[in-house]
Amino acid sequence: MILRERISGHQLPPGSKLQEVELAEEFAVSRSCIREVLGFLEQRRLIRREPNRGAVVVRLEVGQVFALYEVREMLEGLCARLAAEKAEPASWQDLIEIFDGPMERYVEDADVSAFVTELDAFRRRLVAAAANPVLSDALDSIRDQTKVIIRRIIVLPGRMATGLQEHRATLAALRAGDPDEAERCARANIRSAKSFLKRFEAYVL
Amino acid sequence: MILRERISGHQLPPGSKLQEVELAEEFAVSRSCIREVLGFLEQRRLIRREPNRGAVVVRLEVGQVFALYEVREMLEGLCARLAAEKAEPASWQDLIEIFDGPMERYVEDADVSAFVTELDAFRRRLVAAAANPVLSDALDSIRDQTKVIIRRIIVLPGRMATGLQEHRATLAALRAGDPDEAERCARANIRSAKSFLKRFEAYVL
DNA sequence: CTCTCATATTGTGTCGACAAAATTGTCGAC
DNA sequence: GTCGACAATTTTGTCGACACAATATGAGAG
Repeated sequence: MILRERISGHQLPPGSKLQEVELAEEFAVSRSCIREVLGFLEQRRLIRREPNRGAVVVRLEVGQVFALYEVREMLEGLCARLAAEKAEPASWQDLIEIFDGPMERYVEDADVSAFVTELDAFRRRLVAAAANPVLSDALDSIRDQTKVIIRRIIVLPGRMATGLQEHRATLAALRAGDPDEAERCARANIRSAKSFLKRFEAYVL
Repeated sequence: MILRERISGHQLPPGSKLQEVELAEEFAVSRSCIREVLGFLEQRRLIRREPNRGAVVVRLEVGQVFALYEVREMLEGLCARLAAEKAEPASWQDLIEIFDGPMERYVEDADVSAFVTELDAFRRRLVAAAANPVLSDALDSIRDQTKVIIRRIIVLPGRMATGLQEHRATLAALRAGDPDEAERCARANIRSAKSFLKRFEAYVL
């Protein structure tokens, strides 16, 4: 849906009031449909609705962000582990080549958008290889909520280079078919992102 | 909500068709409200809705159950770890006494309902102590989906006694303020439940 | 000029009705 | 007797309208 993108991409800033009639006109549908999607977004914790007072885009509190990252570390770790267990080691070769070649240049050129595009492709492959719909859903939900944070972290000084190294380590473990190491690397990556976040907390949140 | 209980408690068997007008009459509300709650239940994966074809209670496939347990193992482990990190070790004393005394008798008497009542209290305390709303939500969602499975596992021969020992080990780790051990025990407990499930798969699923 | 209370306005919650789609039942042909 | 097509019924999807709650506005008193 369009709204989901708009919110998780922060085209709508936190605290924005989402009025039903307004949205209904914009998308040329009835309020019923709008209310349905608002319910969906509320479940996903992208908006908050108070009875008789309407819906607002959630403002991420510091505590909430770290709570998300605590869970995310676990889930990404499990995802890497399952991917290592279930996928053919050779199937990661193409990604390894991308992360050894082009990605290196994206970091040098500070080409953030190309970097995150490839990164997303890698994540999608991981999730697909893990072949666990429950995990997939949970990660999706968390990713929606942290999308903005992720975008802010990746532009922090040195983060792209660090992240690239960590993803390379994960890929190496996957290539070697080593689930333990894959999990460890994936978790280390999230922990590292968390530490960047903590260090630059004042600038990001 | 009532419907949530009815579905996760399997008063409505899997495959049941949920018709909107029918439910609307039963609860004396409009179809709009029913549709809203159906949307909620769909998000929670308790029902499945196909366009223009209505809603049915989901039938848990074997693969889905193990997918749930893979994620649940992680989350329960994280929950125990956080609880050990954040809560006062002494605060677990009352639970230890319950699990040493009354629970022992419930197992001997095969008093399942009393057993699960105390177990739920323990789980609630764990989640509260972990103080992570994201984790709390994720566990809630998974627990809703696996409620029936849990009820079927716990009556398997020897499961109550085994589970009790495992929970005692977790409590001991919490009492000792040892996050690593708490996580290990909590995960071992879920893995053990999973192995029971695997062994008696034909009788449970 | 400021504070308070009554009123007006705005926006959400709920409802019933209409339209579209799918399922079921019936009739006819082979 | 069975298969297929058409019609009728049932059920969901969408819409506009009404009712209620919350907030904003304005008038009057201190």
